[in-house]
Amino acid sequence: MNKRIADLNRYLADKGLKITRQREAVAQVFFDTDGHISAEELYVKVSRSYPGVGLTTVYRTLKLLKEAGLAKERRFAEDSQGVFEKEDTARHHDHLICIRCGKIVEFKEPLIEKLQDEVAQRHGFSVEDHKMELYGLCSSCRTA
Amino acid sequence: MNKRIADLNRYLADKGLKITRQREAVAQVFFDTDGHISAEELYVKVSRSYPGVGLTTVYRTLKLLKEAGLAKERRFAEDSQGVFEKEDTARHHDHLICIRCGKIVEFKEPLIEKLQDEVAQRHGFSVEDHKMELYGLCSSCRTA
DNA sequence: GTATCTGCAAAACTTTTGCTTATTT
DNA sequence: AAATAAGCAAAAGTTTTGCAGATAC
Repeated sequence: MNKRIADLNRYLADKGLKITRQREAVAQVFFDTDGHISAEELYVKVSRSYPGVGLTTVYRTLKLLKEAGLAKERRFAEDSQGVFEKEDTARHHDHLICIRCGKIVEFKEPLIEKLQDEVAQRHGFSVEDHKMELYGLCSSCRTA
Repeated sequence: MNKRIADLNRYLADKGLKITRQREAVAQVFFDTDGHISAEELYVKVSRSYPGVGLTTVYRTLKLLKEAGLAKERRFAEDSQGVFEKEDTARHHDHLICIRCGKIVEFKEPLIEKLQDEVAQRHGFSVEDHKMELYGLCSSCRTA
């Protein structure tokens, strides 16, 4: 059940880097988080379970997770902070973003992915990854 | 031919804001720019034609352009700076990006847009705009 | 004449870096 | 024992804000 932690540790070992309590703590809390989380938010969350881990370490660990292909960073225009999400969930899901309240909903739509492949093929491309963001108004903002 | 400047001026007048040399300079250079540009880059570019315009004013004018619906801000994960592009070119087209050679192909796929609307509706959202980027290999990079 | 603007310097934020001590291997 | 990591504080980079003088209406 800690496959991802194992993946990270393998990556670290490979590179001659060390497995530390702090790295495991940050990674564990990160992997237990669904959706996006900023470095700052992750820091707060980690601090609850493992006090004494510094913000710097959170940043540095997130960087490692990105290098290891386990995390992905995104930046939304509305937000000054970058956010991170698990790479495997990042891979095939997209975002609905409310332009009024900023609410973000994740969704998956296999049909869209199929169409993306078709369009790409028509242009001679193979698709490795994609990013899609839909901007609009969520139900509460629409009725308000 | 300066339709967009006129649009901006109308917006300013409407809001009781003033049309100034600096705002026109920033807007003009921005509208003459294709693709994305950061505030800093725009500042440098503006300074060449209209020296003495401050970076602060560039930021403030870009903010106005966004409010007026004439500019759009984006942030890419790789970059710490936000970038801006003209709203009308940003609208309703999507990008195929080759991850090896960087080639970018623009395309439109009405069927995908229709699906986007459906998905959004399912989550209670209305769609005002969208952004989609497909990353893969173009034909020449695939065969190479 | 009054309200808005500009540009500067300073502040606010997010992220990175240098350094000393601590930990992992 | 040698090398890497952690945490702090400080720096760096981007964007915003306060303010005094300037400009548009």
